[in-house]
Formats: sequence, structure tokens, C-alpha cells
Amino acid sequence: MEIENVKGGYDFLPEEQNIRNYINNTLKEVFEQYGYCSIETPILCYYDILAGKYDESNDLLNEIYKLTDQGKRKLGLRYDLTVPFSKLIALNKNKLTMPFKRYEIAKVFRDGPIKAGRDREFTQCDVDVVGIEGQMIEAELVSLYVESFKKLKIDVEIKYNSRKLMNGLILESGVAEDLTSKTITIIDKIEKLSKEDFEKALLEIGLTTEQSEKLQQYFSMTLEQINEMFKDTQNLVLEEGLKELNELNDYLTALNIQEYCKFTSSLARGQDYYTGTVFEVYEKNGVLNCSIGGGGRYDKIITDFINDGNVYPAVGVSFGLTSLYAILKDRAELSKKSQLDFYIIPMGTEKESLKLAIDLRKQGFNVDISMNGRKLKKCLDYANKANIPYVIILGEDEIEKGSFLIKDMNNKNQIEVSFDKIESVKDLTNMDNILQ
RNA sequence: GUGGAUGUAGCGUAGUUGGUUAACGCGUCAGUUUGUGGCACUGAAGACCGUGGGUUCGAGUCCCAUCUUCCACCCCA
Repeated sequence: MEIENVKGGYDFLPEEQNIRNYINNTLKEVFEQYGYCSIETPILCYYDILAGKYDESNDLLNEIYKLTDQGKRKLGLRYDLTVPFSKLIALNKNKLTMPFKRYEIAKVFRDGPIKAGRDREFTQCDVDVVGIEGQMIEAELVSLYVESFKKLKIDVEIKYNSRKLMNGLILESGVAEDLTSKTITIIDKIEKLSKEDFEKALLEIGLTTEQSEKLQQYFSMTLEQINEMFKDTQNLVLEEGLKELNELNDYLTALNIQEYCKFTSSLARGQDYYTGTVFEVYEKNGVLNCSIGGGGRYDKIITDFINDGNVYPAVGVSFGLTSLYAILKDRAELSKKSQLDFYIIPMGTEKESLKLAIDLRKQGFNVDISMNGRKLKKCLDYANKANIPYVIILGEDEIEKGSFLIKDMNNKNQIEVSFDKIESVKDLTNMDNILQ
């Protein structure tokens, strides 16, 4: 039997895992600052609940991992975090107070084709709020995005749009309703396609030349131009979309984060999922041409899912962790930093060293000890390669004096610390001072 | 799913028109005498050359198949 990972699943070694943890922790910090709570939901779900969100023609259905338990129940692995979230709300309506703000960073599974940035199992990071309408929350989510990427030191551009505006403009072009969905898919690619290819694609799905030209005109306009052109429109969807976008715009300007944002009328994000504002985040000047985050308002999903007569408006954003890992992977300062503070080298003082390690851990330090009886030279070499900042040398000489040696691996300085004064090591959070 | 490439020790590579025990660098481990690292030197371990067939006296090298990984397209996260 050959030992290998399932396709689309990977092991993460400490170096890489450090970066992943750093990213996750940084994001969690921001989420909590913005008032989002951490929750956890089961990976295993009833298949019917997983499948319920989509109609049978949806491709995503084929990607659900299906399994049965010993009681022959039809189960599946979750393929996103939105369904488990909806289910959690449905089950706990009485315990939760609205609005409910939560984040969840967890693994999901899709039995689909593999390629860069698309695995069989991957971690999703969703930040959502249920029970708030209006653009104020959207603006705050954009701010959360800006804050998060600032902390990660990634320059981004956040594209935003409204599905209502998009639908309104398509309506305005005279496109038949049953072609809306296909039209959106093509408009989403307007920036990637040449003028000819764009028109060709539209004609192929059955639009007229006139419709295609109108679409081209509308979707190359700025928000100001659209405002001007449709200020007295009778098209309700369009009017509402414009109103919301203008409102969001005002907020973004007031928050002084407009510089990170870019109104993009062609931005769609997926198919029928979103009902209002949509976002998509791209790395500025980045080599990665895929998005590193996205989200939007989806007022219907949870409402339809729970189906108890109440309305559950929702809006959220997600972070493409796989892409973030890829971007930050090469930042040396992240991957090379050791989690250890001290590495103890016993020189015939195994018992004392073990005890010292325990005492130092009580002070809050991360401590490891050499246990394979290697020579001092080798131990120093090891500490050096592992980027451990401080080494403690404990030999019989030191025991006699009732002290131990702390050595700074960066500047080779060392200092003797008495066992009675082990508490003073804690003050060495500022260790530079002593060791200079 | 469609098209194009790739596959030699943990990693990165070499391997000449098919010819003995598959080479090199990095890394790992050990040593260069007793308690002070990043350098240098010496040595060791580690590869049935992705897998399975075929051609041949002989295949890492040629042929076929299959898998893997990667890059586009589709779709998404």
C-alpha cells in the first residue's frame, strides 16, 4: 500500500503552519474587535439539509461528499459554512438575540476538480451578521476588510457593486428575464474579454446586437454617470440599487476608506446567491490574479432555509485563506521565527534542567531541552538553525554556584542568573537590556 | 471535465548516440580529543530513476498505457 494523501488534501509542516496560525489569529483579533463571536458547527450534516439550498441542476450538488452512517442515514460533509450557519440559527432561534454576528474558521469539503487554490478540503473563513438591513453594516464590513488586510500588510483593492443595480441595468437593456443569469456570467468577465469577444459571447446566448451595445455602454459607466442617466428612472430595482450604492458610498467616504475601494458595475460574484451589495477583494499589484476575499448581502438564503415566516436578512464577507497563505508564505520573518524562548542544554544536569524548564514555563516562557546527550557545540548549532533566541547552559559549574547561564544567540552575549532570582527572568521580556 | 507540459534520495538538479556498483549541491546524522554556534574539512545514511507493460543481450535513457503534479479554459472559495 502506498502512503499518500488524498488528492486535494495536504499536510502542513510547522513552518507553514506558523504562517497559517498567524493569519488566522490576526483575523480573529480583528473580528472580535468588530463584535463577531466565534462559533463551531458540525462537519457531518444530513445530506438533505446540505442539498436543500440548491436546485438539482446546481453543480455544487455533485461536489458534496456523500456517506451513510450505520443507521443507514444519508449524510454528507459540509461544503460551505453558510448552510451550517443557517441551520444553527434555525435550531437556536430562541437562544440567539438578533442581530447575531459570528465568525467561523473551519474546514469544508468539496468533491470536485483540483487546481491551484482549489482543494478537496480547505479552510473557509466567514464573517456574517444576521438581522441587520441597510448599508451601515456593509460599510462596517468594508472597514473590517481594510483593517484586516492592513494588519496582514497586504495592499488590496475592494471592488463593490449591487446586484440590484446590475439586474436593473440588464432590465434596462431589454434582456429577457430567462437570459439574465447567463448575461450576468458574461458581464462578470467584461474586464477580461475584448470588446469583440464580449459581444460575441452575448450574441451566442441569444441577445440582440442592440441589447449587447446597451450593456456595453451601461457597464462601462462610472457611478456618477449612472446616477445622472437614471436619476428619474421608473425601474424600481435600478432605483433601489442606486440608492443603496450611494448610501454605501457616503459611508465609505465618511470613514475615509474610499481609497481602498472601487465601484465596479460588472462585479457579480456567483449566480443567484446575493441579493444586494457584493464585494470582491484583490491584491493590489499582486501576482495572484484570483480574488482573496469576497462577500455580500444575501437576504433570502437563511429566510428561505428557515422558512418560519420571519425575515432573516444577512450580509457577510469571507477570506480566501489559501490565497492569503500563498501571499504571505515567503515572508521570512513569519516562517523562521521560533515559538521557543529558551533552549536548555544540560551538561550532566538532566534533573536540574528539567526542573528549570518547568520553572521557566511557569513564568510564561516556551522552553525546550536537549535530551539526546549531544555535545554543547551541536546543541548550539541546533538552536542556531532553529532560530531559538536564547539558550540556557546548565553545567555542574553552574549548579555549584547556584545559577545558570543565559546566552543570546544573536549577539553571543551571556549572563549568569541565580536560581533564587528566577523571577527576574520575567523582567527580561526586555532581555536586550541585560544582555547588551 | 477539455487542452498542454512534468515526474531521478527530504529539497533542487546532472545523467552524453540505450552499456558495468545512477552523479552533484543543499539538508540530515556523526567526527575534526575534554563546556560555546553560524565557517571549513572528513565520513555516513538516504533513490528498485512515478507505476505497469513492451522493444533489446542490456533501459533512468526508446515505445505504449496508467497515475501524479503543474499551467491555461470552465467553475468557484
